[in-house]
Amino acid sequence: MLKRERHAYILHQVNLHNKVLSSSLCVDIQVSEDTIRRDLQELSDQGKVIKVHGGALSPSFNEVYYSPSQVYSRSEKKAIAQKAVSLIEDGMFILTGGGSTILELARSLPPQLKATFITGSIPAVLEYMHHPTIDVIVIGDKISKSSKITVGGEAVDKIRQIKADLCFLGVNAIDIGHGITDNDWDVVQLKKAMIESSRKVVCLTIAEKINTLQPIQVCSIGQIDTIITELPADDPALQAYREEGIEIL
Amino acid sequence: MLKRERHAYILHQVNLHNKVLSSSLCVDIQVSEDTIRRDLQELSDQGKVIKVHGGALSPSFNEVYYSPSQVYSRSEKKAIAQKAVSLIEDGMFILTGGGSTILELARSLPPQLKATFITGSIPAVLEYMHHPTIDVIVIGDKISKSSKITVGGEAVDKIRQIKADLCFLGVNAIDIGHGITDNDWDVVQLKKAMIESSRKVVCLTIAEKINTLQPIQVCSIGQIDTIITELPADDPALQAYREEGIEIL
DNA sequence: CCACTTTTTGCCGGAATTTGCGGGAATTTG
DNA sequence: CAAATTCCCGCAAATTCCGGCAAAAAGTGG
Repeated sequence: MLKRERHAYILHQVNLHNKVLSSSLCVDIQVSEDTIRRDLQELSDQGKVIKVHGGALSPSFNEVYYSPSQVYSRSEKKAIAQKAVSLIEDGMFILTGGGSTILELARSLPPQLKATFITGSIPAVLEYMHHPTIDVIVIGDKISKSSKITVGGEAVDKIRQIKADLCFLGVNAIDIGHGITDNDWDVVQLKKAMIESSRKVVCLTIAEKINTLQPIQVCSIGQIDTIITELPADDPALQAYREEGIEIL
Repeated sequence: MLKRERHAYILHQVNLHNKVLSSSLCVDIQVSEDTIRRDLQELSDQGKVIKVHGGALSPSFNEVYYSPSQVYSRSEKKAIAQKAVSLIEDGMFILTGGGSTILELARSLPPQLKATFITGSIPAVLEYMHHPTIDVIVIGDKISKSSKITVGGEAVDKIRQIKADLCFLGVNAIDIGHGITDNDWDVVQLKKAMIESSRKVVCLTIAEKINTLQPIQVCSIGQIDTIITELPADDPALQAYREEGIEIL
């Protein structure tokens, strides 16, 4: 990986997460810590980041502390994203929806990963586009402004023509009896198609949404292969899902 | 392989992958590294790529700090956008490409306008999404990272199925003899399809690009209905185009 | 067809950049 | 305070860059 690429990647990470650790960067980018240190030194000299012992911070981090609730939910989603990343292997075709958890996943992709991401979510496309090596395929159709994803028959048809290795689904509500449910008709049509077009369906959700309901069903529990939450895999809240034979991460 | 061919190949690679390595290029094209280095130097001098130690990066890669105020000759583009807006009427279906001029147009749309915009450009989609009343249709396909638009056969097919009222084309080079020309093969395919699928073709270009050339032809002068520049409509620089029967705004 | 110019290309040697490594200092943490 | 981690400095190896040079290729004009 070229020096400038590393710099761009580091800057991107700093701007997204407000901090980076030298130790995690050097395993992400696969170079020695010295190289990372030199990169951070240069970026620091240019005023692009603030170097601290062990890593670097965003320059805009000065005094601005974001609200505790935001920090809290974000770290949860980050934990989920980390687990999700471990399922991805080079060369995979991966369908994803939108949603903030998916965006966090997009931001956590290791920079040397070579995979193809397929989505109709414009914010997700933006994140994927920043990645140096992954390919992005956009599902086209009419934009739903509220959810910022493409919805409609064309989009559903396109997804049906695909057979992906993985499907990451950000989930609004999940319940042992009713499966995944949601509240937007068009979005549900898309999610259904995505589930049918994937070999493996992975649900990402914060624990807060477990055992909640929405009006429209996306799929039953039986169609889910894996659930990822910020909780440890053996948490009792997930016991019922484990008993259904679903893998918990 | 001819020099021009190499340049086109290199540009294509850069547009697809956002970077090229001198070392991999010289085995791909089967020439010495020195030749590659000279090629990259020339392309860098033309601003087509950014040369770095070990290869080159896409110029858009550097635009991490993409802020509208830093767009090249923005005031001219704003003037162009104002004129272009006057062509749009309620209920129209409008095909647009990407490019900074198109983005300026998207920002200049009057808030009560009710029209349908169709594009494969992700930045353009973002702008259109902010608008309260217009509908946005996204052309799906694989993302070309540097141009940030979807390119490929699917996208071309989709466009062919459409018959739009208007097509706004951001233009890289226009010449009375060679028509509109560009330097990215995939982007040219899209533009060609857009032109064929529109009742009226409108070119947006800053005066600087008039009478310039790029390697690949998009269309001849005869296929253009209207040209919009920041110059007054009767400027002598546009006389030749007026004589071809093209409307000048 | 032949001389002549221009462009392009490959090669060479020295300079510059980048990167990893080791040793010792500095900082953090418990 | 002591252990662990991180930082800093210098060095060496590998890679890449650059300018100049000559051969090959392509274009030119008689």
